[in-house]
Amino acid sequence: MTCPSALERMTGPVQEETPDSERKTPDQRAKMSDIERLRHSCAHVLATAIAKLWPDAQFAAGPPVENGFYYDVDLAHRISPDDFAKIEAEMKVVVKANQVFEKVVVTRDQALADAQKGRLAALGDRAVPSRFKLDIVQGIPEGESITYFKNGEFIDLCAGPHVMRTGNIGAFKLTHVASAYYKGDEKNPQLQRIYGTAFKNKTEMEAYFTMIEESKKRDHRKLGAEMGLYVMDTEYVGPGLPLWLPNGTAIVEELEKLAKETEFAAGYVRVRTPHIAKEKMYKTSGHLPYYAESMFPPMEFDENEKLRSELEIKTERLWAQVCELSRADAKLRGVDEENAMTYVEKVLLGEEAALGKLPPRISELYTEHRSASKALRNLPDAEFYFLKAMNCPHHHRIFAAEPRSYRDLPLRLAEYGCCYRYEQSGELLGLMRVRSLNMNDAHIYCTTEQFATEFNAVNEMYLKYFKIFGLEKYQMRFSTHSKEGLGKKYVDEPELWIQTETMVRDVLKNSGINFVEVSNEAAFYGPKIDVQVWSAIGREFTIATNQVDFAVPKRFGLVYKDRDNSEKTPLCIHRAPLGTHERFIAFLIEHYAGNFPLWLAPEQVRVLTIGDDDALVNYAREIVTELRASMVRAEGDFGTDKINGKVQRAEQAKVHTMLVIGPRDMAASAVSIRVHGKGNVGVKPRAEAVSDILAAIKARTA
RNA sequence: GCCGAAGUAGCUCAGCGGUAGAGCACCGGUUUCGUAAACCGUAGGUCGAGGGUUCGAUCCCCUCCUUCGGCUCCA
Repeated sequence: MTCPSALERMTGPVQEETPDSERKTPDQRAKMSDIERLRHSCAHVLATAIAKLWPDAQFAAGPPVENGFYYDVDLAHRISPDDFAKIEAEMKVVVKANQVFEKVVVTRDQALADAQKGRLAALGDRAVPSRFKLDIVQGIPEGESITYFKNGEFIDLCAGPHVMRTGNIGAFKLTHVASAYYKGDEKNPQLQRIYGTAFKNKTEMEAYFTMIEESKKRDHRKLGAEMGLYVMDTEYVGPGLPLWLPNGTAIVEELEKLAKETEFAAGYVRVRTPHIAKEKMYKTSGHLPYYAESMFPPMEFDENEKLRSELEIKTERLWAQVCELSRADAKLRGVDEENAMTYVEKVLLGEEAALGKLPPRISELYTEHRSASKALRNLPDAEFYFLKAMNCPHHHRIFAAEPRSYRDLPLRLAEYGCCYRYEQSGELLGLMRVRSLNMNDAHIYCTTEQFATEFNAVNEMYLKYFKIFGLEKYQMRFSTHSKEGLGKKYVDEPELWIQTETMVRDVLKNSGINFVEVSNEAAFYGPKIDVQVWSAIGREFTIATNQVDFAVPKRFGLVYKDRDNSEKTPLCIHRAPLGTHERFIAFLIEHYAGNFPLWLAPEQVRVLTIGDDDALVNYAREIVTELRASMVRAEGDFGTDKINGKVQRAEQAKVHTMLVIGPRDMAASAVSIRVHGKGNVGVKPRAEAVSDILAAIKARTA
């Protein structure tokens, strides 16, 4: 289904990932690709070098990762990139020595004893135990074999696998150093994580670093600023809240147009919902307990604020008066001070007959107090409103707004809903991670029988989009639940989980879509698919998500009337093929290096005049007007600059098509066409040039 | 949120205890040029914010904000 990208050819097929905090099973280890094996081995070489330079280093984990490897180390010396040359030199010695990676099977007791002696992840015995290794040994399940890998004097607790010899590592380089918690838990000590990468040979490594350089040039934050797509006004608007400038908005609206056309053809209907909703919405949906901290704090909204405070003051005042008078009355009746209130309350509350005994003024005040506090109690509570972090609950309420029949299904509600998520400050990253986001969202309500067709149609839509954007490599990550998470991370519906996961798996298998299955990463309400794509330079992006929801419609009590007159809860498919505008455009900027195809280019056409002669400018202006009348984003540059200057400015602004107009063109009713990055492509009659442009935009061709 | 680094004109950067600098862009002129920069000039800054040290702070110290590199998280 997919062509291997340059990166894939370099790094081998993408593997299922396992979070650091979880151990890889022996089964997963067996699947380790050649390049991962090599990188894992290089991590050992790194540790060998560090152990030589700083013998007191304590090592934790050193796995291969997507583009390389790392080793986590606890060390008093703070390793900085300045140390890399020194470490790499030691690593080179190890690689040159061509040491054998020798696998040694040991008993648990032996491993524990060695860890105590500080012998693990070290070149010899040490005064202090290898404390992380000790912890890891203790975590290995009974019955699983415990192995070391030994290269030279360096012994590491490791399940492998490794390459045969250190000399098999053809090229390596340390890249950066970061911090990480042991086992990814912030309660654990913080370690230094030293990253590096390794390849079979130097050529492959150079290709990799070329790609990294290229991705820096294509960084959406850099290009987004240069091209005037968006700005972050952190001072007045806030971090993670992008302002879309006219150029960026043009792209946003083209994507919306694409989605609207595609969805309309596929039988979706459009809806619009507010940006906020009451607390009840998210209590009902079940999002609040799971996601409260990543939602913006609620706004308290009290319609009766004034009345409430008046009543509060009034009840307090009345009660104070009642108390005062009652004490005086009790005293009069000879009840001692200590029991005065008890006495009065008893009379007031219970003994009706005794009412008459009290001075009428107290009864009166008491009655007044009672009615005021009743009024206070009866005031509706203040409401809490949340900014919506997702559109689904609003759509569920649209489903609930009318009685639904099985004839209405599937019902496909689509909206470019603007959501707000309080992403942690350290998470914000240009447009990739933001706090306000526009989702290409839709919710499909369907019956169990309709599910496979609907789910498949959604996947087909993804593929259609991939084609438009020229994405050759993609992968669907099918995330399922875990039994242990039921009732915690996941709604406690074991049968529905199995049932929906089976349905999704069957659809994926039958359609031949490229997917991998990952357990324990589902949404809380059902299995999901994360859509990964690879940009033109081979970087991976997770752009979209597609989820099954068998839980939340039930929580909202959504039902449709089936053929047999029974009420049934629909299944819901959440889908957003273009993800969020923000992330998708960030991806497109890198993918196209800012050189957008005509239909997406913020400025599609710029008409440049050679000179500023009146007749010429009029002719050029006519062309701009004609194009704009057909919704082409065309501008004119009619100034006094030399044509070279105008061309350069247009090229730098990445204007897709430049129409250069000089006296010769005007005389022939023609235009001279120049395409961004391609140079002068020749002269055409004006009418033909215009119709070509319109046709290319309509076809959304590159 | 956590660890580390950085914030000087719209952009790219220089300066680093003693009056704040350049190029490009902007603006005003001049130039009339056939496909990646014609020329001249004006203007532009609380040197991220607040506090401290100092005779004097863009520079040194502290706090905060934001950004960047990671970690954690991602409905």
